[in-house]
Amino acid sequence: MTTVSTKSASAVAQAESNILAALEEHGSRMTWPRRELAAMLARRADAFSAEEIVAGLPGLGRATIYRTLRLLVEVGILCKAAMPDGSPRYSLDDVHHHHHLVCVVCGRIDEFRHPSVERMLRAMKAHVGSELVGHRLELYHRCAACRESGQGGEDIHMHGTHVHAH
Amino acid sequence: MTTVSTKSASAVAQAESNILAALEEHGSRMTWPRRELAAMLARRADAFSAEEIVAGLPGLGRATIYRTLRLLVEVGILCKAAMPDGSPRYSLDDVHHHHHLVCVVCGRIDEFRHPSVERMLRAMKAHVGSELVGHRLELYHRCAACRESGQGGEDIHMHGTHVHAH
DNA sequence: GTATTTGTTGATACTCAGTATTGACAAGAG
DNA sequence: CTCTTGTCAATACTGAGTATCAACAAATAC
Repeated sequence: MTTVSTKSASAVAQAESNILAALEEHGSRMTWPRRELAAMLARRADAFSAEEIVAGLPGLGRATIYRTLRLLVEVGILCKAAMPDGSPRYSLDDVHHHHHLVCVVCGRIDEFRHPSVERMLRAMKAHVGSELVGHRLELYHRCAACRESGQGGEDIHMHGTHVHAH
Repeated sequence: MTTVSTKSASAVAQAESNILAALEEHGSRMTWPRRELAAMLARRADAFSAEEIVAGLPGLGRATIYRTLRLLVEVGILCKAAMPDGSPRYSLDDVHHHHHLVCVVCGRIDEFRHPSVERMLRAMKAHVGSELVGHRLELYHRCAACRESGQGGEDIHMHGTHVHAH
């Protein structure tokens, strides 16, 4: 999996300062490891696993990277989705409150919002007696690029966690 | 976490033979470890982790248990849901094609079907250009029992994976 | 400018949730 | 009864984290 970023230099700079701003706003200290990580994440256009980042920043400790990723998720600048087998993927968060459209071939994660989801959640809220404290929704598909290149005619890794394919 | 099963003896026997029948139907061999595992699972009324089963059946190898759990998921007699932090929980599958209502306090998993979900999926299918190959939906709540006993006023482990709490 | 406090770091070791490998073994078909 | 092939247990490995803790460094207080 080559790291081909399709981001323009300005988009990268923008993303980086967004991350740093979010940390600052949260009251976190600005340290060298965090700046490194911010720069790294800003450069990536795609979704990634924590271990990819660990491997890509050998100067930083594992714990620091996991801690900081969690922090960024809490702060709302990063989001974490699950692949069909349950393994997590991180991606920079553009829109807040959204759901995930995950390509099972290339792992690309798109965010979306759609009224039908909110409608469904309202209906379920009424249906279950108890208070809902959260939800998780992921839709799995083969993205346009992967469909075109004809890859993954079969499901790649649709075994594992509860996923309905119909 | 004490293993208090609220299942009647007949329900246990029923569940056990369901599991064995599903394996047989699938063309799997009937072995002592599988019978042991089936008996174990049938006894449980609640959701469980794979490691709980490993610990509860010291006579069986880890690999065997993981293999057999996966087999049972494939066969459709067992299902696997994710807790808010992403850790998997298994539970016996009663209704086919359903979604999960997970209690964040006690871990209880209920299955449900609701037309609003199907409606939402149809809408999303139309919305995204590409073919949907699967989905994952989990709703997190505090179940009636946990609300009554007043436990978990705060979210217990809502950190981690992408969960919207609002 | 220095002292202090408190957040942060990185090393190490650990847990949990699996998968890969492999030689031994046993279920069930013939 | 034999043979094939599915299944087993042991072992070792990966990925995804968390726990601990001494060393350190940012922001602040003086």
